[in-house]
Amino acid sequence: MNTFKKEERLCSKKLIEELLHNGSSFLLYPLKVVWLIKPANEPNPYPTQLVISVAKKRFRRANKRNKVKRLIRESYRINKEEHLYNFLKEQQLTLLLMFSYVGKDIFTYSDLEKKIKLCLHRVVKEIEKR
RNA sequence: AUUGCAAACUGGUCUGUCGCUCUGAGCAAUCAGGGAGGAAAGUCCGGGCAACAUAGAGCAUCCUGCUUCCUAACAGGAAGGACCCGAAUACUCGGGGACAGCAAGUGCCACAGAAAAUAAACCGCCUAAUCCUGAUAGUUAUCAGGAUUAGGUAAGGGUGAAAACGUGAGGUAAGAGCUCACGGCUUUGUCGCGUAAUCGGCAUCGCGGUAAACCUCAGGAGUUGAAAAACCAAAUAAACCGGAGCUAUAGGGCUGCUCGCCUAAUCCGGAGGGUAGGUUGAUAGAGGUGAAUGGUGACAUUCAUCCCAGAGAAAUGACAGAUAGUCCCUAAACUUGUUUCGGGAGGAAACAGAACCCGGCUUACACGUUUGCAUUUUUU
RNA sequence: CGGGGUGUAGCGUAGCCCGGUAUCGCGCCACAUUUGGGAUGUGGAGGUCGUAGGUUCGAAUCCUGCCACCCCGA
Repeated sequence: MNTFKKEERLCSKKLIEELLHNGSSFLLYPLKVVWLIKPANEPNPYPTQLVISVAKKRFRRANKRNKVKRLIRESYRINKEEHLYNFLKEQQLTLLLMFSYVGKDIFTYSDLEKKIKLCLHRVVKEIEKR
């Protein structure tokens, strides 16, 4: 189930605005994470919608921005089921999530995967606190 | 052979696992097939396409600027000409690029310098008048020098990026393209070669530079861009406030102005309400590849063959392995620096990611290959 | 995607149209003033005019190509 299809991406402008205005956030270099919980009305195979953002100011060339986005997407795709989805399905929640890359250098895949795992763990912890 | 610089070419192939996107098949699960570039980049030109009236006239504005050709078109390309630079110094070879017109008019040319452009007189040179000094004769004459005034002069002088075209002769009080001869650049006419630019001959006219100064001449450009535009669906407020207009001389019709044309009772602004979904445009084309023919060439024509991304907050990725080119080691062969056998290293790397589509230009670029130039070393 | 603009001393600016000498303020340095500092006064230093070419005798200025930054339309 290591997929990343259209239903898992957050495209609606309204939801993105809601996430940015009301969401909680933390910084875990080189990523800034913004998240917002919403109650699940009906059972959904994809309980999370994700935005990946890389600023043009950090990476002027489009191919570098694409490279970073692909690395984030790949590591999220591999790890989300184990570290995030199981927890959310137990709690009957849906989550809006945003990864914003604020680093100045491009990480290698193995390094970035570790960071993504840490981010997912921390999101779970923060939700448990509430 | 080594190293460096410049230009051109090239910008790997294959397999597995997990994924993304499009197309087709299927009720579905799923299966099959396609999936970035030479610059996709910068957005500097040109065109297609679309709307605005069928895009029409004049002015303004902007662009281009040797000739002929290629092209859908171009500020692009090809061939040629003249000019400049370098090498050679007889022939020639290589490189360069905004190369119409200062002889239409206007402007500008700092500092220095006499003067920077209808010429002008600082020194100098020459003429005349007056005065002074000296010499000779001797009491007003001659000669020499100096001063002042009036005029002539661009030969000589220093300055400067540039000094009124250069050299020689005549001419003159002294001089001057003032005149003549030769020469340089240039205008116009004419003759000859060439499609033409241009080149050569003859006659004629002129002589500082600057048009990437204003400008003149010739040619060209209507404006706005796919967020253009067409259609479907959903929704709302034909209401409210302020201004213009009252059947045309207003306003509006995506244009800087005028004319002309069309429209027709509405138009502009403010505050506010609603919706922000889909389809087409949009991927078979000035298409690619190969061959033949024509042409010096850019290119064109014909035939054959192929279908090769089409997303929409935006796909082509991650991991692992093999392999070509490349390098190293060992052995053998001979043509003595190449080939072959075996083993090893390294191996998706640089610049960079389609957003309506094409043709160019510009810029970026690892490894490797080719060519040219330079450097160092070795052998002959 | 389309359109427009700006790069000048450590900082903020003038000069560019119409070519010749780069200006002003703050800051910096030295001196004077003060017991000392501040303020004030006098003097001084500091510039590849973003970068690479071209036109010109001569370029911050004119022309062309790049680089960086900013703004606007939606």
